[in-house]
Amino acid sequence: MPTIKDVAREAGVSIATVSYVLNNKPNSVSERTRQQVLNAIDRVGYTPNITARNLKANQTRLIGYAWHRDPGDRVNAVLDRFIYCLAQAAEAAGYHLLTFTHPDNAPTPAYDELIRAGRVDAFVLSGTVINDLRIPFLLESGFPFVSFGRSNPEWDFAWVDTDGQRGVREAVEYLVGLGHRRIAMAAWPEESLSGHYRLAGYMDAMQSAGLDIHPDYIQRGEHSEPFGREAMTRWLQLPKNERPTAVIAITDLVAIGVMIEAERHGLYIGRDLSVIGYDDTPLVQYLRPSLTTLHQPLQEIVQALIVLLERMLQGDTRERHVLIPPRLIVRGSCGEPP
Amino acid sequence: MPTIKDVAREAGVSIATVSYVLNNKPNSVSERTRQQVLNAIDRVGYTPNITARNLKANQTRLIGYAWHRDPGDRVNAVLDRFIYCLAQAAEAAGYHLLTFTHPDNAPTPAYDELIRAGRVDAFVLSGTVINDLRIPFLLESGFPFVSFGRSNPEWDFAWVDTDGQRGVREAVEYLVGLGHRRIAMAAWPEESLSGHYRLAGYMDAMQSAGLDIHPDYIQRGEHSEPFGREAMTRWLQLPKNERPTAVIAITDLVAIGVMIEAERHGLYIGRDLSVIGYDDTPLVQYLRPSLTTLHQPLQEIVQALIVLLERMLQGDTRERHVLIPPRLIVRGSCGEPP
DNA sequence: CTGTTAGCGCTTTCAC
DNA sequence: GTGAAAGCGCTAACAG
Repeated sequence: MPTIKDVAREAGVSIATVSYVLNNKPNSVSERTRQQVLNAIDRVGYTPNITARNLKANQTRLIGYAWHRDPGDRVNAVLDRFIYCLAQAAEAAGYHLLTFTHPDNAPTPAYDELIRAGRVDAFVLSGTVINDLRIPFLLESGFPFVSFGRSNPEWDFAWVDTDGQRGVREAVEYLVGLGHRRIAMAAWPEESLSGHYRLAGYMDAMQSAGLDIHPDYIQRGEHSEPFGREAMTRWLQLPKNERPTAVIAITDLVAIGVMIEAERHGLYIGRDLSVIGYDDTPLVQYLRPSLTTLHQPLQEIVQALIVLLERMLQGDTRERHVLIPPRLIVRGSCGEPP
Repeated sequence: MPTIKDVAREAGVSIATVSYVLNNKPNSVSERTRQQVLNAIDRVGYTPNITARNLKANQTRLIGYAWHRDPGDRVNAVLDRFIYCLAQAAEAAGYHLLTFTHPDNAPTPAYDELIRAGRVDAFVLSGTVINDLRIPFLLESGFPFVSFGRSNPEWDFAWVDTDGQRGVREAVEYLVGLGHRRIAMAAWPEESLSGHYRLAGYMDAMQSAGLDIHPDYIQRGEHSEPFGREAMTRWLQLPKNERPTAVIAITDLVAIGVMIEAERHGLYIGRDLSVIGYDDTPLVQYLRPSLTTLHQPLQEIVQALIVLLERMLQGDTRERHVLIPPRLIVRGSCGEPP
């Protein structure tokens, strides 16, 4: 690989001049020389070595991102799409993603090592939970990071999140608008943060609409298809005039379980039972009926993350929280109540 | 961040000595000094700066990996798991993954830029196709890379692949062993390479078993659930005594389509129709009946890739092709023919 | 405008 | 055994 010296020799100038041209230093080099240098660069096929630049600038233009794998083989279509979008947005801003892994129970050492070695300039977190070990660690280390997802409210850090509360509220309002009054929700366990917000949106909307929340209407379980089936099983055990006519599922996968179980009992989705999912997972538009769901605008989310990150790296410490509302994608799985 | 100078000062030695200790240079520093240095490192909390090391060594310990997104929202569960395994294996070997993206129609500029800037030491390719533009480009540039997946036979490059031919052959043999004689395959379009190998395995095994291949038994389409349904629709149009009693699908997603369509027509999977998928996609074990499928041992694959890569970076140019047989995971979707 | 030079943090040759 | 010093490729302060 040619270096700046080769270019300098080729152009008959000093390496400093080449550097000036490369970095577009204003009024520091004559147009004539500039052209000579540019030509030389072209001739020798030169691209500045990024490692040398980084050493000088004390940066890496690398953003660390730790894979967040769900335990077992549970799918996490959102994060898989998230990281792809993130990679694109990072590149547009002149960064690259450095991905790494860590044991589930001890994430911090991996972060620590990357920081100490100067491997990355910042981190992007995802899959944050309540009492996430990484956050106090990073806050204490003073190392820049932004997070896709909130955590403990007492921790002051930069995050972007989808406004699950608002999303679910709008979903319920949509169902109410269709005439539903008995609306149930398949929710996450209490300790889940996103689960908490989404459920709060459900409560809000039900209350505002003056609707009863039957104690059995809220079922809790994990991000899996069997949980959806279980929840539906419960609801099917209610007396017919108490049974929900519509269901909000905490994720599409759970919605699928709900639909399967309902269909197994002869209910026709979209007519006898309306179902709304969450995530707009790939393929759910191919279900029959296709699934109405809440779409997380990942492009906007990663955009916001990168903006926060760039600000942070420049020491700008303005408003650091961004809530982005999900979009309700209306498809065929909802209709008027029977 | 403390530097080697801080350590040297703290330990009362020269930076050279610190470096010797760091790099375990044998018989170049007395045990006593060694301990002093080690203590000093500990006290100041020093970790060598990786950018400086890299500049000196003219390397990055970074491996470039380009996201391979399927067009549209088609799922590619295998590659999503592949990259995670790859990240782990790379780390175990002292590398990190640098991920990047590129437009579908023009991949090479992104590769070129990373090479020229000295951003990475090597690439790992995946999702290779026939006439893959990246391969001649990288071969010509002389830059190290290994590939998960084969391409044009006339190109001599290092690859690891699953032996789809052998996998499907064994799947057919398994079905034959159960007593099936009318076995169909939902295959990929002719231009697909992996598709070609898998289909070849089907042909091999059918021939060896002396079984007829009804012209309609081979249906071709893409990696999607609708294609599976279409294929099954065709087979259901055959006279009953010509209809396949077993189906091999090119991917699990296609297998799902086959199963859905068959069930829609009152067939009971595992009894009236046996189905085998490919990939062991997350969740297919939860289908009812659970799906018999060919599992790609990703751990072994990435292991082999990293070994090839390390060899290559050391200039070792031994055997560079590894074929790894998939494993047939027997579940509930197959039974004796009706 | 252009060139000389110091220095980013590290490794390694060469003296002692 | 240990240290001085050169140098990896680049940027930028400073001198001219």
